[in-house]
Amino acid sequence: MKISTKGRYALRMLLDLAEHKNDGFIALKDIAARQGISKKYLEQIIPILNRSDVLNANRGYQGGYRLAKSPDKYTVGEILRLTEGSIAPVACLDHNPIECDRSDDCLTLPLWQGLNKVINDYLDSVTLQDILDNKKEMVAND
Amino acid sequence: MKISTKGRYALRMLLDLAEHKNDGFIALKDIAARQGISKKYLEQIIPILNRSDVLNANRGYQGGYRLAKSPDKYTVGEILRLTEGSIAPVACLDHNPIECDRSDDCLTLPLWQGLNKVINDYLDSVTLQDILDNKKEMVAND
DNA sequence: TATAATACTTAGTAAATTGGTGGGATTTGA
DNA sequence: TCAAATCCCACCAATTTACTAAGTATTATA
Repeated sequence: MKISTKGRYALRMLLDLAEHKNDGFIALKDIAARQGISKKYLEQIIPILNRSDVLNANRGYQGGYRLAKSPDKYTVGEILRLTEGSIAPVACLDHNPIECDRSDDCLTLPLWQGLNKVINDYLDSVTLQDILDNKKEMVAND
Repeated sequence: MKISTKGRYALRMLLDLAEHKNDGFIALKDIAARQGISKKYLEQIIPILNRSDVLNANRGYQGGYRLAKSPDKYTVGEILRLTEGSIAPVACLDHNPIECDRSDDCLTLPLWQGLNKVINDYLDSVTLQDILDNKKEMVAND
């Protein structure tokens, strides 16, 4: 049940861009250096976000990336759904679900649907700005 | 972010035992046949549960397994934590956390702690009996 | 007491996934 | 034109996943 580096790095990359949102286009080299992540690997993650209008890119000299919207307009849920492919805890709840001949009388399906819902509800309730603000509400009280 | 077959099969195995809790010791062969799971693979999952007094075993002729407690005494959370090793969404929240030299100023740590909490809270709120009863409350209302 | 059914143990393994690296082509401001 | 940057495609090693194989140990029953 782990979030992969793809999702985690994407999040850190966008948070880095959010922290430097007034500095124009930010080169991947700088993000990689600040975050201690391989630039080559980030190059692989970027296109996923770029295709979905999450960020703007400028090629060539002095090029780089910047957020397409303000940080409070991104939820963690949408970022992770893009980069992880699916965050559903079982394959039968993926966007393109795998066939399951047992689904008709699957005792555990409601359990997974419930789990899927609490996960997505939580991740959709947190924005990039919330993380930057270190919002206390992010961790529910005991 | 997937629950592995280990956890899912363990759950189905225990649910099968719960449904036949008045039939004495149940042979793995029968569970495997009913659930359509390789008996050989289940043999690998069983010891994890056996070690933790989740179920009782009888060896030899007419042997098999039965639940150690009544189905309402098992939460899905404890079963998955046993079989999955850890259900934490990031390695730094595992029971034996990996070292992370960035934890001091990790912006995303509160996010993962919050996610970890909603996942565990939900899974600890559902018992085997709830699943057998097909409790509607398992899936939160919109 | 022999037998057959069962749990238990250890090892191996093919396929998929993860987490990258390498080499270059393309674009663009200076 | 040059250098800095994005973009693109292929490759790869290690790990994990989901099993399978082959046997040993135990025990009720005939």
